[in-house]
Amino acid sequence: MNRAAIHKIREFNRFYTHFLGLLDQYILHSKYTLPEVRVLYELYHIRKAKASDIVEALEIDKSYLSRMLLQFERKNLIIKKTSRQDKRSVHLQLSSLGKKEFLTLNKASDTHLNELLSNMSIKDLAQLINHMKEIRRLIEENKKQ
Amino acid sequence: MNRAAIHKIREFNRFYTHFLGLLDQYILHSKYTLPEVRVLYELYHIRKAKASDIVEALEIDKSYLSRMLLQFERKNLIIKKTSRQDKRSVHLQLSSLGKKEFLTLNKASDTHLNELLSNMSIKDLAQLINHMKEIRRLIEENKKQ
DNA sequence: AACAATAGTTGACAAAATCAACTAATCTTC
DNA sequence: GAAGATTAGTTGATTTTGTCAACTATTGTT
Repeated sequence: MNRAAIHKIREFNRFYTHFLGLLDQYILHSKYTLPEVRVLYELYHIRKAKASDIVEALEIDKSYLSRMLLQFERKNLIIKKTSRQDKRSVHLQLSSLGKKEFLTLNKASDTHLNELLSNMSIKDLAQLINHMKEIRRLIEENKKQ
Repeated sequence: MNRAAIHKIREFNRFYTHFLGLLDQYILHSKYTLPEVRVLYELYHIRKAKASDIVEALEIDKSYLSRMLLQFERKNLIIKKTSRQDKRSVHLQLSSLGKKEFLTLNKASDTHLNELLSNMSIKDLAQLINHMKEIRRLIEENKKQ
């Protein structure tokens, strides 16, 4: 074990956790909680998601999700349909209102991130993104083995 | 606003949030919660911390912290002393048991991270750390302005 | 001295998350 | 194709986590 390396990585993790925390703050001022936003994100991106897909993707409790979806339904954000193939499972879809809400949140998130990085030059921004890409590559390549 | 760049950064953020989540899982199997571990971390590193220092550093509610510290006191993890200079404020210090507990947790965290990266070559590890350093630099430099 | 501000505690409560038991449907195996 | 096991999602009960406001004691301000 490379102690010094591990230490530096954990230091970065603390730094980045804090940065992510700053980013999430915009959600505190929104109508939704962080888990709710994550679920909306999944619903928007995984079209025709089943509840179990969300549970798996976000690693949240199925009862927790079930209640969250009930709220969403009451607010007309989603449409629930029992699957024809398997009547136990439920197909979930954002309603047009749901999509609108998600896009609004998404936009706010973009804007907020943009503000945090507003002073960064094009060049620095390109570098930042490249470092991120490399980090992801290094971690993912390693995981596969 | 550079849409494509923002999008890539947020994509990385999701990826890294998940990675951090994996790292935090070891805590779920420990005797402490994530906020508790964070407080222990601060107490270990900010010697002679006041409660208000922790509140500020971690941006948690003072009542929440107050109760957490009460738990720690009951478990003999910390020593609380009212300050001489200001009898309203409290000096906090990890007891030897508290230090021991923190170091155990810290070790477990190191080990867990090490496992996640176990297959990574020395070279890749060095690269990873360099990318992290650069990300931090780019973000911090930008913030100052 | 009178009033405002601050550090931390306490009570009451709300939000977030978990656990176990349950229903209905489907899959497995004989 | 019936019996038993498994799975998807719901519901009830509860715990954990976090917040808000009111309060005490002390210190700072004028």
